Amino acid sequence: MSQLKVYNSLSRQKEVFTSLTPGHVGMYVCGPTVSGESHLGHARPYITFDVIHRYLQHLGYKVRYVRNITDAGHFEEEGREAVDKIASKAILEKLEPMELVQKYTNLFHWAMAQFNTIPPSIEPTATGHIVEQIEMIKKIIGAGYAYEVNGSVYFDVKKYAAGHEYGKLSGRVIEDLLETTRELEGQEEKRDTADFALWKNAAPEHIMRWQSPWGVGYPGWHIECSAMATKYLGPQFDIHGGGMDLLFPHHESEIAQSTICNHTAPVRYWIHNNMITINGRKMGKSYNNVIKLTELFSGDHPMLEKSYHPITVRFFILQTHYRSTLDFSNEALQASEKGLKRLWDAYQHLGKLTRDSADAEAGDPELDAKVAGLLKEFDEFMNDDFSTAKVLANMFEIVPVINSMKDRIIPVTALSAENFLFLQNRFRTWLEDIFGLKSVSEADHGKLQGVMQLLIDIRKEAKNRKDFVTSDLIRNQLASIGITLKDEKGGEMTWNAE
RNA sequence: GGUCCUGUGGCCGAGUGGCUAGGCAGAGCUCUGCAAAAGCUCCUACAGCGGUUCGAAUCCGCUCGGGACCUCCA
Repeated sequence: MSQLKVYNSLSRQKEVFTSLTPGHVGMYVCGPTVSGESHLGHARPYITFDVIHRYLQHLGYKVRYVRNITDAGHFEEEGREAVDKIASKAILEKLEPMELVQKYTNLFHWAMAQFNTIPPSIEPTATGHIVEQIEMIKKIIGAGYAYEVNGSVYFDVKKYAAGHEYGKLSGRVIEDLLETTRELEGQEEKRDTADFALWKNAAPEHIMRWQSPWGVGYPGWHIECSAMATKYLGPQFDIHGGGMDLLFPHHESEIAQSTICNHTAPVRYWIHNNMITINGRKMGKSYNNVIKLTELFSGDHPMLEKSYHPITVRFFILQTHYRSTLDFSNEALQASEKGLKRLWDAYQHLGKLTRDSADAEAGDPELDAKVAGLLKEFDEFMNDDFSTAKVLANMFEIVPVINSMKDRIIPVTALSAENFLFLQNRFRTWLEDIFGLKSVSEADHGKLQGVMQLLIDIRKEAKNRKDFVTSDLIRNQLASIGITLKDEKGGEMTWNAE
């Protein structure tokens, strides 16, 4: 079998993946900032890395998957003021940051469950690791790569760049960064504009604050990931993932901090997913073009023609390579919806087919070889930097074969017994275990199944009597409430519910 | 302005220099009491202009278009 190759943002090329500790993989993915609701754009990294996580497990690795919750920062919520009203007696009226953080963390977990993602092994919070962050900052100061000004601590990028490659990951040129003349808040404290904060002095109105050696403040944006990754994965680990928009300055800064602290480059493979766009433009807060996940699932948004099932969204994301941009549109999502249904229906039919092993030879050697070849390519494609889109394309090529076997247009024995079992096994493994897809219909409900069986029996009976009025009545009534009855070849009936 | 990515048929999207991905939509046929599915067939595109090559969507150059990052951002 081919070896897994991943595109490493650091080297800008595909590299053969080997883990630091045989049999184990340490993977860190930048998690959500829980000061607001997640939107469609956020779904992409979590689904992408969920599939990578599942695939690594499939390959036999024991994966420690760490994904943080950023719950520290300058948080505000609409309609509530981020002002610490110490003087106010109404404690329940003031913004309680942890309350807000809890609310959006819960919502995030709910959405991730809807997407059928496997929870990370460890989900550390920034607020729970203030001590580790402070320790790390102390080390960096001790090494001479950070300086304190008015209760804030900044990383000395120029000094770091003198002996290290600052900008390697994001393709930045240090001279350019130092020359930036851009006007930004709080820049006057820094020695150079390229320097970044490790610790920030908290203004009196800042509601999230902790005691530190440099006074009351809060951690800089980049330090939490370095501190938590180091704590749970060690000074050096295998994979660090996140969106491409985090390449600079976030990940570049992470490398600098961790390198100074741990005397080694922290990450061996940097993996970055591309953006979801809408009308060709990145979906993001600043563009004011976000569709929240709750809106996507309910259809309650002016840009949505209908609601979309979370699994449809998951499938939509997997139909594109993770390093390409993916443009959202109703048309594209609806195409995915129909495609997924076709694929999943075939998968269900495949599960019901059986192949007698009495005559194990392939009745149609040519078809048998074609199917075997398509199945074999699953590994090759996935090993080639996680080409989920190509694996799915191969599955779609097999769909007509499955449907033809179901309709008895071609016999099940066209495939060898071994290959047939392999086909069943592969579809189950890849669709469910690796891609994490599942049925989008409500047809799994036990009691409903009983009721449907009754209706199907009555309708069959009516059809046998050529009582088409009754049989059509049953089918039409069910159709009007979103249940589709299908007369299969051979007199069987199947059904599907929205 | 700097750095980088990108431009594929009606739409979405794979594409390692030669072997017409795939999905959705559309057309025809078959099956069927009708319907829905399903099967078969058709629709063969690579922004433009040059160049390298026996051969380019794929490599190089230029032009035009779109985007990302440089600032919170998945």
